[in-house]
This record gives sequence, structure tokens and C-alpha cells, in this order.
Amino acid sequence: MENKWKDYWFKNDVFKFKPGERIFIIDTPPPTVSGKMHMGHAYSYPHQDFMARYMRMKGYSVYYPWGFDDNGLPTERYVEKEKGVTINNTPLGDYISICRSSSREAEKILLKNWYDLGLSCDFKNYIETSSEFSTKISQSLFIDLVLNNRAYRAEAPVIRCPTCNTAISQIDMKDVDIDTDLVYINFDGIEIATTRPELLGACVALVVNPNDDRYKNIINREVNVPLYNYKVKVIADESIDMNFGTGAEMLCTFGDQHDLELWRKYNPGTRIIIKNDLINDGMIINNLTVKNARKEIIKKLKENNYLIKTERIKHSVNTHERCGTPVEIIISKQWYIKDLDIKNELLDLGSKIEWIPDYMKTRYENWVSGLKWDWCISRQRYYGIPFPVWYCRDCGEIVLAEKSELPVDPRISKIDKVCKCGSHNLEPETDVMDTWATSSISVTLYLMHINRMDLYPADVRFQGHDIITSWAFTTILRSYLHYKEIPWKKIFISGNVYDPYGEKMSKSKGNIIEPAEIINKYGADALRFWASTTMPGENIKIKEQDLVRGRKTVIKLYNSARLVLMLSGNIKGSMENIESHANRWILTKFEKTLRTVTDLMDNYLFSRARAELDNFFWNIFCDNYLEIIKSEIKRYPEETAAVSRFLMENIIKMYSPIMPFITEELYHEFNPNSLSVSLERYPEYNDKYIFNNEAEFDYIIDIINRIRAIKSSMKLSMAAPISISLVGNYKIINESADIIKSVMHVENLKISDGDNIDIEVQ
RNA sequence: GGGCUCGUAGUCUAGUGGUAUGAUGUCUCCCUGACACGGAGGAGGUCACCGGUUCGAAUCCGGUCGGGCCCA
Repeated sequence: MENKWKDYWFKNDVFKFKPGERIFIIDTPPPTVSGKMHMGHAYSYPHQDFMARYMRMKGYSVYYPWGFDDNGLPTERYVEKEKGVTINNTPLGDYISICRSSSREAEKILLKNWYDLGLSCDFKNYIETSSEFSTKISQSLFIDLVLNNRAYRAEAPVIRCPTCNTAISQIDMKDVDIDTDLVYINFDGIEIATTRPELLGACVALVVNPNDDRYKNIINREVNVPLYNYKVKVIADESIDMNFGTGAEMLCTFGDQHDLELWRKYNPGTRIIIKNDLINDGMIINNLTVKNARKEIIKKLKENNYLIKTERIKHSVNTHERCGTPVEIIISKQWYIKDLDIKNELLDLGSKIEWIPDYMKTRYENWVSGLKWDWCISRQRYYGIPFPVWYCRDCGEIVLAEKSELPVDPRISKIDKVCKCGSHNLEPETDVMDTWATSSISVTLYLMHINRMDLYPADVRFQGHDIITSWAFTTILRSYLHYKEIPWKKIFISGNVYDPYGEKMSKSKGNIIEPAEIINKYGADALRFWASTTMPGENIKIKEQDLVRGRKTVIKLYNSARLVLMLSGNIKGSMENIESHANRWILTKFEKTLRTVTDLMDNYLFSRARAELDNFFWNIFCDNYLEIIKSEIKRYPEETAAVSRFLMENIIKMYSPIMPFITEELYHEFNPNSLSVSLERYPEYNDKYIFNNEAEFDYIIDIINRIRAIKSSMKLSMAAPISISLVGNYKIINESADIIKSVMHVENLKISDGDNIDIEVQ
């Protein structure tokens, strides 16, 4: 059933963007092609699809594009793992084309995963972040930044991953606790503790806390660096933790980010001994890896009696998020985007965006306020957007590509550029851009794709809270730099998905739940139903019990639609005059529900909207109204046929953003000529159907429920005939006596007037 | 260490001033003209803990404990 409809949508271009007067634009997150679709995706992508389908039915032209992020380091790692292709065994040009073709293959498989979720994107027409199209735009915007002095190249300390051999940015780091040796070293009688003894030769100062009584008398004194025999000064800084180690630390260039901060603050000199990821101080350590250098230096310290002790501790280190390697800080030439000077502007822009939920904005603000580095965007990698840049070997000037030459890959291109100085002797930039440098312009890519930059900004971005500081931040930054404008009016932040015990799902824990398994077992509609159960920003634990209700709802919709068709199928209906109390009552209930649901959907509160709809459909419509009309349709055939069909169709429409498959199937049974329920208009609130008998009929429903309870307690079948003596409001009851009698199979009903309801079985 | 967030029946969840919603599971009954993947009914909660504001707090404030995320 589900396959039939998604292929139908695809073949008939149901979700192709057709520009209209009111346009709604979604900035779809392009998933990376190196990974599989996981439950987190299966949870968050439906959220944007609810909105896309809802807005489409509200009459908007929805631009819901699709894209793949097939750029950068993740793709390289994927290709290395899957094909055994590395830069060392493959020429650059081939390497790039293998990356590209592997991405294309992976995309085909991957696309099916998202297709199976029933997303209403235009899947025929998607973008890739590494395509010529994207490269051209990305490079062009980069050139703009250079010309505006926003992108610059500088030699400065930079975070480097030794495994990936590339500079990385603050965004790419992750803190991890690891076991390491804390080494106590004797500096002229002062005991210091360090986790980086191999950097002894890079020590440029000792640092203590100015409030530390143990060391107050040695501040500003010069001490001798053991083994290396040169003097460094003791400086004081309040950031030193008096309780860590001995309270005295060495400042090296550069042991960690804290060293860098202190180095910038006190300018104690520079001693670089890490070169090409090896330590070489020209004296004691000659081209050893960090690990071996550490062993060597400890050995030497021991031999010369400088080593006091070593201690095994847990220590937090910065690692590269993609590979887990502890990072180093080195000095090298990199491209940066300058952002430290516009923090206030970025905070202002953030405030102009509506954050759902709003407290997520705080995370963005904390991040922006805490920025310490300009954004380093160059990576010493191979597959990514190349910098459209050459350097003159004669005068050192930077030579930019002309925009008409884009896209260009200076590493391969044969373009003959000339420097201002007249030299043709140019050296291409070999670095590529950070992946975020391209994903941060996703709105531009999507809008350029349909050549409608006039529609900037987009209406909404959906993303996880884990990438607020990377994707949301860089997107807002780029939007400010290029357009001085917000990238989207709203940003919807979803939570993470955990396993049934609240643990993060990971391969090593073996607790991964595959979306495809869920779809096989319960169907995509049930999966989407589950995805609609949570509030924005909140984490969710996946439990199979939550999928049960979704599957039951699919079945219930199917069965109730069948009953409505069965009862009303042969009757020509009319809603001109609604006389039946039951019909007046249900229409009133429906219109009120509709108003609430619409309001909640407009505010992105899917779970509450669905709960309202569930309650109406299940408890009011199925359990009461459908039971009543089994007999009511004989008394008021025309209006009952029309009302029941009207309600059923609207219920189907209202469920369709969440459960597109079953609703598509059923809608076609009611309206064989419709192209798709998702292109029909969402029901509009109509006060013509608000009647004044709601409370009175609620009273009748209450009586029916009481009779049901009595029958149940007498262990009687609901179909068993019964005679009843009923005390209550005579007028109200008498008007609907036929309904009570037929629904509850009451053969003799005696009604007497009274204030309180009393029921007696005779 | 800092910021944000969550903590309600076995499980999941609604609920921003009046002792609590729904689901799921469990128990009892009922195959009522669509649905037993259904229907009716029952049991099950000191709303994490402590203190404060209030006539009154799951709900507001402060603190404690415990999860989670982000950042150091």
C-alpha cells in the first residue's frame, strides 16, 4: 500500500514546486551521504514534512527541496573505508572523481530511505553540495568575502587533527575524558604537574594562581627548564586550578587551548617543537611521535632525577569530533572568516529569528558570546570545494579567480592566471573548504537552484539541537555577511532519539534501532505518528509501545471509513438542513476541534494538534457518533449520509500531514478523481455548523455511557435487549429517546422527570 | 566547572495556581449491523526531594539529588 502511493506521488510530480502567490520555503537539512539514515533522521524529517504537507493544504506553494551533503571529510572517510582508495595510492584527479561517483552511488541507495518515510520533497530534483552548481556558488560567495575583507589568510595558531592531517575549527571539536599520566617534574625545586611532558622543550613559562600561598613568593622569578637548560619566568593567572596537580603548570606552545589563551595574554615567547605531527626539539627528541616522545622524555627525566612521580588520572582533552584524535595546536597559514568583531550583530540577528522552542536561542547566544577564534575554513584535505585562489611565487600576492571562471579547481585547472605584478608563475591553493562553509549557504543553494533569490529568506529550518553551534550558527553568520538578513523566519529544533533506556544509540553499544525495521513492522505511517508525539526540543526514547498506537490508528481509520461508505454509499446526501440532534452535535464538536487543531498546527505544535484530533476521531466520532448513525441514518438518511462523509473526509485530510499513506488510500475511495489528498484544501472553520445543542446532547451521551456501564457490569452483551426506567430531564431525553433506544438496544424505555439522572433496569 | 533542559501510575506522556490527561501494559466482562489490531469497566500516582510565596502548588520562587545535551 505504501509503496504504491509514494511511487504514485513521484510519477505524477505531486510535490513539484509550482510557484504561486503565497510561498512557503523549507531549508531542508541535506544529510551526509557517508552515513545511513538513523532513527534521529526518521524522527526529525517527518516534522518538516508535517509542516510542508499542512502548508500545502493551506494553499501555499511549498518549496520543499531535497539535497545531499556529499562534501568533505566524511565522504573521504567513507571512500577510504568502502573502496580502499587513499590519496597516497591515487592521483588527486582520480581521487576526486572516485569520491564523486561513490557519492552518487550512495545517494541512490540513501534516497530510498527518505523516500520510504513518505516525505513530500521534490525528490526528482535535488542538489548536491559538491556539484559544479554548488561549487560555483560557494566559490563566488567566498570571493565576495575576500573582497569585503571578511575572509582572510593568516599565519596563526590553529587547531590541527594529526590523524586527518588538517586544520579544523572550534566547531569540529569535542571534549572527551581519557586516561592519561599526570607527570610531576622538578623545576629548580618547584614541582609542576603536566599531562604533556613531551612538550617540555616548548615550555615558555610556568604559571601559578596568584592566590596560591605556596607560590606567592616565586612569582616573576626565573627558573631553569630541566634537561633543556634555559630560563623561563613564573607568571600568575587566576585561571590556574590550585587543586589540580601541584597547582603549578607549565605553559607550552602549545599544549592546549588554555596555553594559547595564556600565550596571547602574556606573550611569553614561542618555542615550536611540533612539526609535521612529530616532535623535534633539535636536542632531546628527534622526530618522534607524541606518544614515543612522551616515553622518551619521561625516561630522560628519570635518568636525571627530575621526575618526581607519575599519576594515572582521568583528564578532559579536546578531540576531533570526526575521528576522536586529540588535537594539537600549531602555527600555520589558513583561511579564516572573520566573525569575532560582529558578535553583537550576530546576537541581534539571532533574536530576529523565532526559535522553537525559544530556550534554544540561549544556546546559540552562549556560543556566539563564547567564540574565541575566527572561523578557520581551510582544510588540508582533497575532496571538497576548492579555494578559487592562487599565490604569486614572485611577489606573494593572492590571485583570485574571476567569477566567470567558476567553478574552478586551481589544483587541476589549466587556467593561465596573471598576477598584478605580471608574473605567470602562480602556485595554486591546495586546501579545500570546510564542509560547513558550504552547508552554511544551504538557503542560497536551494533558492539559486530555482533561480528565485528574491524569495530570501526561507520560512523555516528544521534541525537537531546538537548542531546549533555549527550549522545554525554558520548559516546565520553567512546570512549576515552576504545579505545582512536572517536566513529564515523560524528555526525548529528537535531533540535526540534514545534507546528504550534513555541511552544514546551507538554501534559500540549495539542498541541501534533501524528505521527500515520499524517501517517493515509497523509501517511508515506509524513511524511518523510516533514522530509526532513529542514536543519541540525534547528528547524522545523509542519504545515499540509508542508505535502500536500509530498502527492502530491506521487500522481504525480504514475501518471507520469503510463503515461510513457502507452506510452512506447509496444515499445522495445533502447538508442544506441539519435537523438531527446527533448531526448538529457532531458538527459542532468537529468545528471546535478543527479550530483548535488548526491553531496548534499553525504554531508547530504537532503533538498537541494530533492529540486533539485523536480525541475527536476516536472517542467522539468512532465510539459515539458512528454507533448512533447506524440507526440515525434511517431517520435522517440524506443529512446523515452527507454529514458522515463530510466528517470522514475532513478527518482524513486532517490526518494526512502525519499519516500520508493511509489517508491517500482512503481519500481516493471517497474521491476517485482527486490527484492527491495532500493537494486538497485543508478544512476551514465554518460557524454555520456550530449549533446550540452541544450541552444537551452531551447529556444524552452521558446517559448512553451510563447504560453501557450498567450493561457491562451485568455482564450483558451490548446487543442484548433491555428494559429501562430512566429519571432525568424529560424534555431533553424524550427528544433523543429513539437514539438511546437503538444504540443501547432498549426495548422499553420509561422516562420520568427529575433533577438527577437515575437508571434502573427492569 | 558554567549554561540550558528534564524528573508525573510498571512503562511512556498531557497538564504554567484549585489534589491530575491520555496511551501502553495488567485484571474483569462483552464477538453490539466497521474494527477483538475492537468495545465497556476496574486496579495502579506522597506529580524526584527539602524549604518558601499563597486561602490553596505538579504548576511560581530558592535549594538538594538524579538523568540528558551543549560549552569550558
